[in-house]
Amino acid sequence: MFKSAESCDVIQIDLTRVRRLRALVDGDTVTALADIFRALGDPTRVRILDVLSHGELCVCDLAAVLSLSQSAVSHQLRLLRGLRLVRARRAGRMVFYALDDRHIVDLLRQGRRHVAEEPARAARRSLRSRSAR
Amino acid sequence: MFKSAESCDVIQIDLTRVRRLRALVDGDTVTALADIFRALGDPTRVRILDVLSHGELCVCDLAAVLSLSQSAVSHQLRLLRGLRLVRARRAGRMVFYALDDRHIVDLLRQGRRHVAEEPARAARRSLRSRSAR
DNA sequence: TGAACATATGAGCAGATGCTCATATGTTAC
DNA sequence: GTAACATATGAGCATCTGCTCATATGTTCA
Repeated sequence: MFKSAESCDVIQIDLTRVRRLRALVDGDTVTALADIFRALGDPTRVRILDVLSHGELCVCDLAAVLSLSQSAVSHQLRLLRGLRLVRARRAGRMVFYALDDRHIVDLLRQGRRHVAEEPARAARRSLRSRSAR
Repeated sequence: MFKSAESCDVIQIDLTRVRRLRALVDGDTVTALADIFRALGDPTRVRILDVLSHGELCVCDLAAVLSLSQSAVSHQLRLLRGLRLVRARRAGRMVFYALDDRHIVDLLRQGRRHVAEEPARAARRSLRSRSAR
């Protein structure tokens, strides 16, 4: 069986390699990874997490800081809570939210590094080659 | 002006703090950050990037490895190309894709660390407190 | 040139997402 | 108890997203 039933008629490059790579990524891990990144994949949530990285804040202040409705913030916080990225602490009628994941700050920092470096990369690229469209 | 026009009547905690935090996150940076993370926030793209982190591959093989249609892979690659996360190299009628961002692998690795640690965190949490619902 | 193949892309659709609005829940002070 | 306030949540809606299908583009080979 040198033919494959996949989208293309023939595995072009390396059937062995394809077989090996296929086993690479475990389904649950991928889902979990994508979930975490998707949580960071929204400007509102990035801002929430960024603000919380400077200390806990109640929902009301969070909404004020971000110029968002209380409801919008609350919905987002529920999502982040579900992913255990933030933690809630009740104090009277207020609820204070804080980061609940030391990795998140690192991820944001690393992402920020990438973003900061991006213009430089683009410049290098355009110097190197004119073939980019 | 101790009152605020925001969602809540009064800034509860610390008006100074709210003012300070408000200036924190620059709009463009947040958008760029969210864009990158959103790109990683989909299982298919995580798998694509993971596979490519082991070396370049043509679209056809990529589709075979991931059991996806050629079209689906191509669409996703276009998106990733737009974000400069992957780079295309033509070789005859085939096009080989490779990672074009050294940070991405780091981000994925860090995310993976987080995911791997998550069960342990959940266990600790449930030992510490019964108040979680 | 034309056939075969690899890839790219537009249209369209089903499901996900992020907000608003209304309202429910929980807490404090009276 | 009730009123006032902080937060949570369900419903609804407009937009986004990721796929499929059909087709266009680009390349090789005869």
